[in-house]
Amino acid sequence: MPPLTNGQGALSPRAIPEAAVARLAVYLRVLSGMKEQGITTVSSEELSVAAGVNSAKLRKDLSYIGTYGTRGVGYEVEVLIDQIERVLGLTREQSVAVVGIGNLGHALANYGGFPGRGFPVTALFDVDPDLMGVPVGGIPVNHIDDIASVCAAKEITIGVIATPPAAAQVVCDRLVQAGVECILNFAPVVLQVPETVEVRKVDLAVELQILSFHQARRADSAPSGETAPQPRSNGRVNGSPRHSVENRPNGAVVRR
Amino acid sequence: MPPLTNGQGALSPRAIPEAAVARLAVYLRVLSGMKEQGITTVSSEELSVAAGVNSAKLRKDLSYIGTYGTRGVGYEVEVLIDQIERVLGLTREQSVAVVGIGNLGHALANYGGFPGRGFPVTALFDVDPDLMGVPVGGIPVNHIDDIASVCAAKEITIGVIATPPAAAQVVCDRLVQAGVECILNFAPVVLQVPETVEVRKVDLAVELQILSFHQARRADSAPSGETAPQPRSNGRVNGSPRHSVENRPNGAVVRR
DNA sequence: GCGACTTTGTGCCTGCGTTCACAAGCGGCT
DNA sequence: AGCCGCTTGTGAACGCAGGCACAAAGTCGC
Repeated sequence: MPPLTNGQGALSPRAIPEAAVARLAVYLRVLSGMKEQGITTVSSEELSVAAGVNSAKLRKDLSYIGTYGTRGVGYEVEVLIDQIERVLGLTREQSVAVVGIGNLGHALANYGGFPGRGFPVTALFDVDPDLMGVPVGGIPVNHIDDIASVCAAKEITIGVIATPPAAAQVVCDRLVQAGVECILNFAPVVLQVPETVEVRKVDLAVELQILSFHQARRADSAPSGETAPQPRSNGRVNGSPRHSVENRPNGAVVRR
Repeated sequence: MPPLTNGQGALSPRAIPEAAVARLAVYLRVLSGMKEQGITTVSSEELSVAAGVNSAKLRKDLSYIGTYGTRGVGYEVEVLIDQIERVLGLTREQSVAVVGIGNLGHALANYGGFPGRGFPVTALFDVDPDLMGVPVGGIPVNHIDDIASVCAAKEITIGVIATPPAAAQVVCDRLVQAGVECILNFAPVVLQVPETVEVRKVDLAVELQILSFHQARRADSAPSGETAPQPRSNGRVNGSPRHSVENRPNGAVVRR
């Protein structure tokens, strides 16, 4: 591979693949759990099992952020935590605003400290006048018309859209105008944003439909009893007792 | 590539890539919206713009489910809807159970009819005795110990885990024992399941951390004013009025 | 102090997913 | 009836991500 001219300029950190970033977040959580248990050192094998990935992949992911392992020993849990937090930008806290205080908005507002802290929800918005002032999860609800001033005052960097679909694009536009460049969208809508803005979406219906697809597949390939709730012999037929775990496309783990 | 021996047997439908399945769900939603607007025919270009993807990718995705387009014309909206629903297994309704009736559980229980229907939440579970019997979103809450019998009676095919992290694995095991083979996990935990079970996870913290990562990146590459809330000239400087839209890794769309 | 063992970091290969580009096919216009 | 233009469907190229396997490097025991 030639010296990696990643377009970005020259001194850009390293260009970490998106997929690796997502996994780093998972590693971070697992590591936090280990730290609480008093574990100070971990090998790539152990960590990979706990995170449900291949150990080679894990090592490659970690190599993107630097060289912090000790050969023959493993990684120091705290060092890894610090470094991943650094790369993910968790050193400076990001303030989160939630727009749309329905059921989901409530849930998000009460989420409070996330595991491993770092994302305080500090502003809530809605259009319903009845909600104004009433604090939800300790945070007062503001009217969406005040979004610009409130976001500026509270230095909001992440906006969460939890509105009905019809309102999502308008809300998104307002967030962008207020200077928010990171948006997490729960509304089942394809948002249009300027290219400076980063959007991630969480789409419940899509997730369920994907599950439905696999369910249908299963039903097709084994057309016998359908929902017949067999007592589940469940096998646990342990053929090869080597690695008790195997990777899954989605990061879940197969228990054998 | 040899004639594609996909292990699955022989008569398996086609082997649709996972990524394509996720997009099909999005197309379905967009198409439903179009149908409501009275649109009967759509070209791959139009649909791809609405769905925020490349038109070639859209056509390839659709080609996985069959050949339903008319060259020189486009696709018939209704036909496409029917076919995508068929492939995603939405013809037979899937009953959903939600476990963990906290804030998120409430939100999910009230989600009710999803856009394009198909996923009725018909059972709720929790450990808290105070919740028993009290209906949430019209559905009574059952104790988690009754999970097997209730799931069997209501023919639950999809289980949603909305519990605290510590309880997630136990709940998952119980769902699996009850015969549920599709699980949507909101708890920040890597679940272990038998290989017959399909798990998808929605991880709020990970999503936020990915956004944080990009935010950090941005701040690094442009180290001037930081959160300085510039009034945002925001341009909307529409230089080239050709395609007003461009693809984004995440399915969001860039407005120019 | 040295050797053997353990574990990291990574080069290379393989496979999947995305994109391009074009031939095939269909409708409408003349 | 024949031609023209539009749109689909897909073969082929490309690039990225995943996984294997091994050399490098460090520790522990003797």
